[in-house]
Amino acid sequence: MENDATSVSSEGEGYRKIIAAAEKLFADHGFDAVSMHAIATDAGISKANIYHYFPNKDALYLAVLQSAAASLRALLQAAVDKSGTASEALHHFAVNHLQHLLARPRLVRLFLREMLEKGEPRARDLADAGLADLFASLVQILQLGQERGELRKDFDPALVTTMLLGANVIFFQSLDLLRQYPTVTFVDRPEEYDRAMVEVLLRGIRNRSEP
Amino acid sequence: MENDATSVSSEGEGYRKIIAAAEKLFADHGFDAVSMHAIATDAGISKANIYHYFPNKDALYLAVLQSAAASLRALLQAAVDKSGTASEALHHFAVNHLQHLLARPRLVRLFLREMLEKGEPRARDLADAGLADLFASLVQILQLGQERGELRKDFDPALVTTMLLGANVIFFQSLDLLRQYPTVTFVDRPEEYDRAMVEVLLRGIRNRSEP
DNA sequence: ACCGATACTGACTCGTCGGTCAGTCTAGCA
DNA sequence: TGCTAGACTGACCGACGAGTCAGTATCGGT
Repeated sequence: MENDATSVSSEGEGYRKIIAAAEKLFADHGFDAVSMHAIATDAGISKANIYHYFPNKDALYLAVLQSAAASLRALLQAAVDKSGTASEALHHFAVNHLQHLLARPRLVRLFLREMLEKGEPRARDLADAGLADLFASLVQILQLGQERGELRKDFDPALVTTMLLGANVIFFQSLDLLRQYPTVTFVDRPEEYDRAMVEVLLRGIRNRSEP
Repeated sequence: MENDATSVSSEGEGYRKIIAAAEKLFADHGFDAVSMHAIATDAGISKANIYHYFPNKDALYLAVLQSAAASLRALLQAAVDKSGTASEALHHFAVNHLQHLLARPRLVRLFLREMLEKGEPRARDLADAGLADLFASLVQILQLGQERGELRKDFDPALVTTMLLGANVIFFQSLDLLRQYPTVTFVDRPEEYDRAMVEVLLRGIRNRSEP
């Protein structure tokens, strides 16, 4: 045996092709809508070969989630930069974060899908683990800004963190939808969206000093 | 024939039981994970009977979405109250909106699921139609506030609308997740969350006059 | 009492699904 | 050259999926 779906280490050619195909299909259509045959075909191998690497469909799915979680986590964590003022850090993060979401839509959809699943926690913890760090980092940035006197002290950092992440996720999730609203001008210009979004947010939480 | 899945009118006992069961199961597990047999069992009827009302599984799904869209739309539209100041209207809406989301989690998940579907637009337009009204109403509230001088004129109403809806949706969507973060105190207190959220937002967009 | 239409069912077809298996092909090594 | 281990395959299996069908129960109108 080569891999029991709990290790996340380096693997051969076939293994990678399977993961890649599975990631694509699972993200686009969901677990139940994707057959092992479809994955095999997309990967250019035989269905039976998948079972050489993974004991069953669930294990494959889990492996995909794990691999996705790892790369997403690294990607997003890289957007955190605690240097400079809280305002700068927030803006910098927001733009980078959204950029990463838009660059890896499949990975993101994979986890958004997972969040909607009821009953089976499947691999909820995976998504959580990655997000927890991110969340904590942002909260920290805000707290620092509060201690420094740059930001007001009467707001909950976790709340604003939720708002900022939420604003980005909703933008990502509703792109197609927003595109149809005539009053919406910021689609196709995510940096512009984030600039304005952070501006509103900052005006709401910054201590009154500069105009 | 009784219904061709495009009319949304009053129907008999069996029809309602089928829709109810299907709505529950589809929302909890997704289209592909739910079998017609499961729906029939849950509704307490025979599988074949479903085909008396609906030509196939897709039609049933569509009917469920339609029914859900109708009630969600009515529910959410009722949260819009354009009287009073823009600040009041926004706060009032936010609280009511989130309350409705939390009260009808299945309907909401049904549409969030739909939004993640790639390729097949299935019934995307349905979700859209309902949301478009809502979106327009909020934008209108904000614009009115701008004209009255209550709100600043240098922000995009559509942006703030997105932020507000996004904040609520993300709260709804990430409840379980947020619950695990020790720094988050506002879970289980949605009104508190919305109060603080709208406060931040308003401070960001209100004209400086009152403290 | 009878009729027609609607509500409903159990038993079936048939395709596809996840998963297995017996065996081939290839590469490294003795 | 021969042996072995891992990579890989086509053919197959039982289970279960959507959808069909022939027929029965129910009921309002005549």
